[in-house]
Amino acid sequence: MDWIDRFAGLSKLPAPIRDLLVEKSMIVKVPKDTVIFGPGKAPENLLLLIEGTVRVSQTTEGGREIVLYRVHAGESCVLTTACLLAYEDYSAEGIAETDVVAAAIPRDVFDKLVSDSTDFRQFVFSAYSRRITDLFYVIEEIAFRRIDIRLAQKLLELGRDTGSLHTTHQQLATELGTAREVISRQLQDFQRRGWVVLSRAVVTLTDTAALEKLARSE
Amino acid sequence: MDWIDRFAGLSKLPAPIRDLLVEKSMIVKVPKDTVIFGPGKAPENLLLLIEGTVRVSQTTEGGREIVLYRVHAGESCVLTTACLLAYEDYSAEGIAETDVVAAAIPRDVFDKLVSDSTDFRQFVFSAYSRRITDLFYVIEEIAFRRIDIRLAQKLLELGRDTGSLHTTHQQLATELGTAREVISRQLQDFQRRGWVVLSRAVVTLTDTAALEKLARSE
DNA sequence: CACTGCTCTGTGACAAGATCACCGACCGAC
DNA sequence: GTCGGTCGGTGATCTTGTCACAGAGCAGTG
Repeated sequence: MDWIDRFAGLSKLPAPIRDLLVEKSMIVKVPKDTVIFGPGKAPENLLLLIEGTVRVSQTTEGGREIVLYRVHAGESCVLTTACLLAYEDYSAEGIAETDVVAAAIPRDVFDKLVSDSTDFRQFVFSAYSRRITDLFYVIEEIAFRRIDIRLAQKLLELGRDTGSLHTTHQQLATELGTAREVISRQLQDFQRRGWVVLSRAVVTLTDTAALEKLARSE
Repeated sequence: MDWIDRFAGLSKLPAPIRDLLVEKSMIVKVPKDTVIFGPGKAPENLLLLIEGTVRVSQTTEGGREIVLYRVHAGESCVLTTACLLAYEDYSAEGIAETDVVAAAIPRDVFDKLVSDSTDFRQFVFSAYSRRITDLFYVIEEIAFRRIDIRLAQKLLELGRDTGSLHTTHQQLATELGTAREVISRQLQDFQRRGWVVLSRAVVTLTDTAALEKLARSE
């Protein structure tokens, strides 16, 4: 099976376009924690993630950080290419959250594909759309949602499959753009209620139903 | 002079492309306060703003609102087309903040231009880039910046030329995604310091230097 | 003019969240 | 074991958000 079949929007491309894409792209493997792009490190290629996830976050001068969105397998890093194309000074950075396998499409091939294929354009624009709605969501949550609800959502998002997360309180604070102490206190509160069990750098979810109820509330 | 010359990224287009663009687009006039796009109101065209400004904001189910960015003369509403192309259910809306004159480019012409012209692609992607960095900025400000600093910035942004703004406290709160009471108290504080003078629905800036100092601080 | 209804602003009490300072618990390396 | 570093806990304090309500200004109406 071709890697391209993992991308819903790409598998239906006409054969010549599809072949060009497969032929001109390189499969790259990136170890966990690699900085894929960031200030002063513009990506040369458009990445299509075949395996793994990339976490995109922003850091202020003051050293505070917030997670903007994640790129999962089957999605692409479109924002980065276009952004860096125009503004070099943008401060978001992308980090491989796991080991990552990706198809790297050189900029000129990307440009040719956008020019030649309606379907590829559709793919690119809908990828944009996805990211932008993610950003809208982040803005809405930060501005208006209570922190306990946001934390419950995040715990479920990050730990639903395994039932536990290997994360420090600081990392959770960064996810939500808040302070470590706030997260610590909220987690203690959740623990008192029997929804989670805490130990060093581990949060185990013990009552996902209750967390979900909170996450959905309001 | 052609309207197209107002757009830095478009005036250098090759003649045939340029002619296509001018010929196929329609000049539309939109009165102040018109909802240009929003939930359930997808735009059929890409708008290039020739005169006026469009305010793009987001409203939650709870009725709370925050301003995301503004599109000024010489810029385009790219996000809307692409977003709505993929996700119908997105909640941002665009309102004409003044009377607006714009060139409307039908979707199929837009698509053809993107296909045919490298320069037009460049224009589109850099317009995206601009909006996305705006969103990044909003996220950073909401998450980490003190409200007095943000208010000072906003007062200067909206009132620098005339030295006063015709705005209610509620509108300023919406600009910053906060509550009216917070703005009222901050403005009173600014007034006590002699930086502004308040009257019903009017804020007059009387010490922009001091406001700028605060806005730049940190 | 007086009356009415509306929008806009002011205020106090309180809750939630952020910040600061500091400490102790835990962990791995040596 | 001890040492240095990370991780988490805690109280005090400040900022911001929320709630409830009151009063001030303004327009329209008779």
